[in-house]
Amino acid sequence: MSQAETQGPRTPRGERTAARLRDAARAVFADHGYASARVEDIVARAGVSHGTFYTYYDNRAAILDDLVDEAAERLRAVVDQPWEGPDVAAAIRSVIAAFVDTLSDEGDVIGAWIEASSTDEHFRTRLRDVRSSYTDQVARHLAPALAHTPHDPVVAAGALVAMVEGYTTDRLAAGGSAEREAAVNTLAQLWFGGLIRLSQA
Amino acid sequence: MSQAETQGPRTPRGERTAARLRDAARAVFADHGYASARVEDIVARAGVSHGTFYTYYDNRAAILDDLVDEAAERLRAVVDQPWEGPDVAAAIRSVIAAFVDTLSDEGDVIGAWIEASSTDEHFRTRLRDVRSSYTDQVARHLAPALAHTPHDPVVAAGALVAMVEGYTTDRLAAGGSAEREAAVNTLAQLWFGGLIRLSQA
Amino acid sequence: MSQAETQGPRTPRGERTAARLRDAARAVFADHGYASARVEDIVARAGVSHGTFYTYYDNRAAILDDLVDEAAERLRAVVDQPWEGPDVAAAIRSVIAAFVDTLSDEGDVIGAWIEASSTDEHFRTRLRDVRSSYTDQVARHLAPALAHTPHDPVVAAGALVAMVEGYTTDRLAAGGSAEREAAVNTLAQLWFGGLIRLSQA
Amino acid sequence: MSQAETQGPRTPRGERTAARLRDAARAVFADHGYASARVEDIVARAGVSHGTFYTYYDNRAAILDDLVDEAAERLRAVVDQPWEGPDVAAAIRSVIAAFVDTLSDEGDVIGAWIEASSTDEHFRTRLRDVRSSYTDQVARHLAPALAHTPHDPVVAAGALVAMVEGYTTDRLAAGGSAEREAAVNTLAQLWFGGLIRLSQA
DNA sequence: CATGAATGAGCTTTCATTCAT
DNA sequence: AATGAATGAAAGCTCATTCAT
Repeated sequence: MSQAETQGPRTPRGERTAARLRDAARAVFADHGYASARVEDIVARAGVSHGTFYTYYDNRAAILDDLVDEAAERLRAVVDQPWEGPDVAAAIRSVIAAFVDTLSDEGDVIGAWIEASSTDEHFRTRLRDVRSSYTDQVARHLAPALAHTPHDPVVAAGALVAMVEGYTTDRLAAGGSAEREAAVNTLAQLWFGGLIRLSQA
Repeated sequence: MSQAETQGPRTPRGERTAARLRDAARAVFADHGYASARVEDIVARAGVSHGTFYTYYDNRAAILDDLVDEAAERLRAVVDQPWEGPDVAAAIRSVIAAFVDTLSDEGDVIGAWIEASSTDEHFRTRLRDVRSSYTDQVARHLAPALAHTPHDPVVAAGALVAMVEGYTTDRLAAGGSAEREAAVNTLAQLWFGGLIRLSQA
Repeated sequence: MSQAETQGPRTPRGERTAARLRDAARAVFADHGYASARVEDIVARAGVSHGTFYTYYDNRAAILDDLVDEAAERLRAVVDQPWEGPDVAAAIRSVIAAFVDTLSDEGDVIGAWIEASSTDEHFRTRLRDVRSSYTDQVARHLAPALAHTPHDPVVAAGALVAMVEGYTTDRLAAGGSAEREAAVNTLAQLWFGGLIRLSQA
Repeated sequence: MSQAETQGPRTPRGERTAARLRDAARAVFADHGYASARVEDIVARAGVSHGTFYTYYDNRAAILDDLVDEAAERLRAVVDQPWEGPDVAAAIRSVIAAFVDTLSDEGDVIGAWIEASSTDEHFRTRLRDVRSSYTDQVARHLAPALAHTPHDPVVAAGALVAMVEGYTTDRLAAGGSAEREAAVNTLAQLWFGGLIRLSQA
């Protein structure tokens, strides 16, 4: 999708410019969303000319794609971290906390990504892929406990992940760290309590 | 936002045309999302001319607004239905089932609505209002059980609602009724189990 | 090539506008050539807005294509007219005169066409097709006389046609009808004399 | 038009770079024509950077101008060669052969030149000048034979030159040397036969 | 009511050319 | 000499909206 003819930057100066463009794009997507973000907004914010944008990116989608790379990488890292430990509840809480933090950090990019996915097949596919990759990972952790129940680990994992994702993205948008602390606790307890219930049925 | 100058249809024939436009808009939003939906796509699908659209709606946002009215009404109705009863688990399950059904039915409109909300203040406000209206309703039901715990009923309600909403919208998109049955069961158990846990801490 | 999504005009008014655009395009191509002709030049000359152009044509190539249709049709008609008659020299002269007239009339379009063919495969193909279609027709008339000579009728036809085409297009550009009269006479004699010579070798 | 400020290359290395650019330009003009040839295409093919182009040429037109210098020089040389001799037919054939060869060799440049002439006054003038220079030269050779006929030597020369030019440029494009041999013979006979005819009328 | 032609602002993208290194 | 980053002036094209019929 991204660089068709466009070459990446070849000098440190170029790399700096590209980074400025990415930062600007992130800010613009946060302000206007993806669909309404104009290349002109991005270059104005980055303080470069219109043409410079196209030196580094083929179009608006290409720069979002670069930002999505980074967000996807961070999300994957969260779920790949170790879960096990003597205290299962503490482990769950720790993963949820990391997930909430990453979703908050990358919230602007993820919002643009989701928005783009409703129009652009490429982003739709990437979203589906990333989501199922971490949902599947969670499902693998859940599987043993749900082995003898009617509950599908993939459904359970999807629901629990959706809870954290949805709460963070849509409800937690603006809020201090105290609020975040409390939310993580509640989410962790809901997750844990839900799992206990599932494993008993 | 909607009908500013444009008068609603005055004749049965007019009402039929307006309905055809709404149906077409719903289908087009489903296919392309809101941002990429062109008025031309809608009129082509409705089989009317370009100008006719503006006989009934002031602009593209106005027709989405009409569709959103309907979806919001149905969502509100779901949470307004009675929760109490001898069997709390069954009551929860029933509300979740109704919520899942409505979200599925109105998925296309809700998707467009969410998309529009990232750009358009009006839809952002409506989304926040509707969401907090049913989240608050749920929170009121949860409050007694959480009275002596550190958990905020609004946070808990937000998380549980996000779970159902996110799972239905993003994961359940395509699937048969068997899948839906199972999902509703799992969601209900997670919800119930989570609440038990919260009320104990 | 032409209308992809663009619908043709559906009303007399629309047809008039499309015709105005074609006339304007013809004039603009004459002034600036094809490569430098801007859609803006065309619409300014036609007295319509920018958007109107795209109501009728997908792009600059599409309107040239329409003009080429007409020119190609006229050229084909010239060579399809009867050649035989009691006086061969008079018949040749008559065809050459018609060819010169048509090439002069359509000179602007043909110039744009040739120019476009150096860049655009579509116009290159059309040019080759039209040229070989009338060269082949001429070759068929020449064949009997060259049957027992080493000369290929297609080569001879190509050369004679090139003479008329090249002389008219590149040399006769500006000139009165007296000049044209004399030129046609000279061309006809060259053609006739050349053929006599070929048929003897 | 060409080197306004830009100084020509001063070192052997510079000369090699300029030559590489000219070769690349010739190839790019052959592939895309003049209007669509981008400086970037040329430098990419020459294996130098974008900026280097402007070390040697002021702009895109300047490099074509250099190539045109060479082609014009060669064309002039063809018609300046001696025509007279005991065998007029053989002399004509020899000049035509040389003309065909040169036009074939320089076909790509001439194509770009003609294309540029439809937009750029400078190239239009050069084309007219070169063409009339060799047409006039041919006309001088024809004049004695046409002295007492109604035929204008300039018209006759223009037609005969157009025949060779047009046939070579547009029809002979791709073809082996056998084909070229035959074509030259036919062209020479047409030319010769045409002249005999003219001188008799 | 309905039609479809017309408008024009808005945004994207390209590319010749300049300039700092 | 050479490099490649940066510029910015063009165009091209789209599409919501208005208007004459």
